Amino acid sequence: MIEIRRQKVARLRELGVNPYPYSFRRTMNTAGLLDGFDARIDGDPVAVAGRLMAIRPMGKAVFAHLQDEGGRIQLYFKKDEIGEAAFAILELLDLGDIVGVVGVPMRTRTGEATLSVRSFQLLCKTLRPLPSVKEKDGQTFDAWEDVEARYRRRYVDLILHPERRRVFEARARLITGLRRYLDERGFLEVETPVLQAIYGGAMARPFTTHHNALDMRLFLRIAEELPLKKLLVGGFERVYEIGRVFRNEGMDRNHNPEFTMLEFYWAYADYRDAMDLVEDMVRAAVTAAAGSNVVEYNGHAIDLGAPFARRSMVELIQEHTGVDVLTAPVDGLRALLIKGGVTVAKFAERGHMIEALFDLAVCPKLVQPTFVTDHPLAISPLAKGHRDRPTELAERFELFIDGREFGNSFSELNDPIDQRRRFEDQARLREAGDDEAQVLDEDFLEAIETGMPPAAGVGIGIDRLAMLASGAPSIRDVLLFPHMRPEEGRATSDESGDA
RNA sequence: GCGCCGCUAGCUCAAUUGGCAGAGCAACUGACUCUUAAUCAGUAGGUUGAAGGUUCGAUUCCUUCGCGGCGCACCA
Repeated sequence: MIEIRRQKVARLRELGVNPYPYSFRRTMNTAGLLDGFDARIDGDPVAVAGRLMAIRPMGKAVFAHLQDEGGRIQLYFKKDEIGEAAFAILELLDLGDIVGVVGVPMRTRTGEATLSVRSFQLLCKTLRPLPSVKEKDGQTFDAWEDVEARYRRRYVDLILHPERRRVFEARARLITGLRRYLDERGFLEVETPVLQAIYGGAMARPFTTHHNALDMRLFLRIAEELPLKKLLVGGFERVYEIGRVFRNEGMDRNHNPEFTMLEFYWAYADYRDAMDLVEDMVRAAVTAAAGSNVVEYNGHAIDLGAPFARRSMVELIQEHTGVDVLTAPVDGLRALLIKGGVTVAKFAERGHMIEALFDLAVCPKLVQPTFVTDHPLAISPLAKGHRDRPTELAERFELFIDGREFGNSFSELNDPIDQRRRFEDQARLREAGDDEAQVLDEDFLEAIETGMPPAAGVGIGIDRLAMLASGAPSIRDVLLFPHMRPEEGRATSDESGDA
């Protein structure tokens, strides 16, 4: 089939037609044309451009549909009107070709808004056919719904399903909303390294890569946290970064190996201040993206307009299981988890078990926006101890919606001696087999030793917010090019690819 | 990583207990100057995801592998 198209390209060139010209001046798009269409009928010719999505030849006349970013319009080509030579070129066009047309607005006998074509120009000859999808009266025939192909060939998905674009527009509005919100409050957007000699700032396994000139292993960042805190040391008081982070873990409808995270750091504030800000910011940004502060998600009406619940983790677990996790014997917690079908790692301490118990018994029930506060200190190595229970709990919160985490925040630990001790605890866990434990970062400690103001820090997963704002059930629906395994037999770059 | 399900023409899907791989659309040729899932006549299109096995014979049964979906685990 591609061979036939190649031959058409050759024939077009023989006819003196450049199948790939440089530009086309259009006077409007289809949306603009259709707006007040009847006033334009039989008026001045207009020029539009787009992709041919339907062609209905009728002998010496051809009807077609042209699709651009704004929508579709029917085209009517008449041999008498465009001439013999142009009609011959028209007959070499295929579904999917991109053309520019000049025509006069008219309505057909059945009333459809149509452009009566006076002249047209081929703007791009396509070699590869589009799936043929037809529709009538809002009913679609042979819809292109292969999910795998949809993600691998997103461009085809976008051509065939222009409405899919709305999700990505909502995502863009969300990010713009977050950015505007922080900018208006004096936060400065910065960019910090993605390639790092040492990774940190979150509990996760990293991707590794290699720097040839330095002949050293590098990691792709798993969080933005540590460099941003160095900026607090340097005197920036309100900074944020919206960027890609990478975690070498499983993929599913909530996880992609690379995802977008917003982190902000706010000097002289604590996690309670951050909670107020996050609540207001998330409400504003999702409302901007979704057009409402109540969003339908996973069968629930999520109300972002109402005040977000604020509950401590310990209190929630007590409420759902009757167990006081701070006083219950560790063996009892372990037994409870095993009974719940959770595999408990050998190195697990009370803190890990509290978190696991929370994930098991409480997390799925948090449908409406809820700030879960005051996590175990042991699982929060970068957070300050809680002012009321400094040896057991951290000043930390996570935002949960529909049973999933959307954000994480703490009163940032700025006591360098305590921070070093926490890193050493993490190192011990790593020895014991916890490969997500954080690595001691001497550079970072040196910065903290130089003095970091008290501050609140927040991390928010943008992709999940985008899912919430657009009603998308899978993270792949809010990523234009979600990560996929390469197709069999399709080449991947080899490791010696130094340029 | 584990479990279940799927993979047939460019697209959407058929194929009886294991018995000649088919249809619609798209494509190609021809007819048709207000059609709209245009219509009509004709043509071509396939290593049935890959490899192996059982069998006279495999799209169908078995094994392994690849890719995907869903669920679980890990995590955001």
